[in-house]
Amino acid sequence: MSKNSHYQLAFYQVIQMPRKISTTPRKLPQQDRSKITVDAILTATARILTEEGYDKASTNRIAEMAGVSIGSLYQYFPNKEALVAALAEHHENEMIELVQSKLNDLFDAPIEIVLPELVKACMAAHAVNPTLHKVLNEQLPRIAKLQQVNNAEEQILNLFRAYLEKNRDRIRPQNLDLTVFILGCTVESLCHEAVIEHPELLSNGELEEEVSNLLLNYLIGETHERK
Amino acid sequence: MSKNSHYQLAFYQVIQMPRKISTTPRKLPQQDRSKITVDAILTATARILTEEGYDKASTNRIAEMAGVSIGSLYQYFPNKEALVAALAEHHENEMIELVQSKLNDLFDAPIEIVLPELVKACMAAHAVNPTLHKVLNEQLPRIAKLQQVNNAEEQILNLFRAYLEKNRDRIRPQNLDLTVFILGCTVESLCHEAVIEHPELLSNGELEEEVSNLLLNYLIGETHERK
DNA sequence: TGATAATGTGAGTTTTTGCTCATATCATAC
DNA sequence: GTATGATATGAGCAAAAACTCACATTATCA
Repeated sequence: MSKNSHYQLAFYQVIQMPRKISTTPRKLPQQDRSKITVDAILTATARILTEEGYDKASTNRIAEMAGVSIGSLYQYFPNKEALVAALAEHHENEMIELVQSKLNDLFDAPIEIVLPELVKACMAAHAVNPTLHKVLNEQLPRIAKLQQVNNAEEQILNLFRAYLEKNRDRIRPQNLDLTVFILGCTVESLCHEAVIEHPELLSNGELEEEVSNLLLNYLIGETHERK
Repeated sequence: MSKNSHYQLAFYQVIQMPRKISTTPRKLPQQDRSKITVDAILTATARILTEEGYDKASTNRIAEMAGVSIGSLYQYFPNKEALVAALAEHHENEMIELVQSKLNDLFDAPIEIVLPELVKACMAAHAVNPTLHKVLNEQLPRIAKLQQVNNAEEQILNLFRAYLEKNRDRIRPQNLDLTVFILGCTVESLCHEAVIEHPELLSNGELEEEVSNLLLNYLIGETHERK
């Protein structure tokens, strides 16, 4: 997509549908100085979000901290949501990549190796910028209406599902949709909560090991029937 | 316990809290009509939050839907946060009670019975008002500055910890702090995500059973050491 | 019945904040 | 050099939303 079409699209949407918010970038930075401007805006957004919280993150405040005028901000981001969404996508990608590459590398390894490594990678991903991740997690649900931020996360789950499929005869649960949901949700929440609320549990490797045990025992353990 | 008494309790705690600026003390509802007013305000708040989202939940809008004037709202709630906090506390209590009573009833039962029942209770708790729970979950972190909303949840975790302590010789993991964290976080997130994002998984009892398997296999399963 | 307290009202004040636009400065191509 | 597009500026607009307050209505009770 050319720069022009981006610009025209944004312009069209602003004129035609003033009620519906668009997260399409208004203009793409071309010269070096504008790239610096955009970068400064995103960095300032992250700083304010993590250090002062979402409520203090007004666009005027962000522009001030970035050292640019409020007008410049709106030249590259059509609205506040687009700004936050851009930051979120960048951060999400940073996290996802850590997990995805690990899973790709170990696709042919046995479960006993893959799961512990996956847990470790997930912890590392959540440790990239825990505070930012927390703020974004709290605020994104309201923003991500037209957004496909979680697209990448879905990709990981699909990859994980493929891995389970390949090892289907070595695991107990056979409803893979359910299994992927349970394991994915469990790992995600444990990493998230551990990093945010219980950093003291991260000092030694005990947490990672126990989470691995949790997942492994589930996959290769026995059933506990209820009557 | 009636709705009214619930609300009064929540309200009492809100106005008892230390406030920064000297504001005119809000009145406690005394006559029946004012109790009806307070109830209507809280009900309207819940409705707007669930049906239209947090952004639409302005105090004027809430008062309008409650059929009372905006002035009445501010006679019983010093500010918007107090209103949302009162509603959240009420909802939280409703959920907590389901789990807590179950855990109390089954305190002397064996693990194989307790865990599945606990999972079921937790699912039921999350099903009370999933949409409201989701909205509150998204917005509360920004509100709960001076709040101790999660106090009740901590109570449950303590109770669960006591239960594990009692059954210490029957479970594998011996670091109970870690175990309580892992199991609590896992159950909470699975119930939450299942009810909110994957209601299709709730049709049959398979999810509950698999979650129970996850927890049981962890508690009484073997260790998977890594070298 | 009348006095007093409790409750209800809503127009209006205040503050915040997202965002625009007319204008100015800088970079680049010819 | 100058023309043209890219970039930067920030005062100020418009809308929304929290909250007040002077006054009206209703309940309680001697």
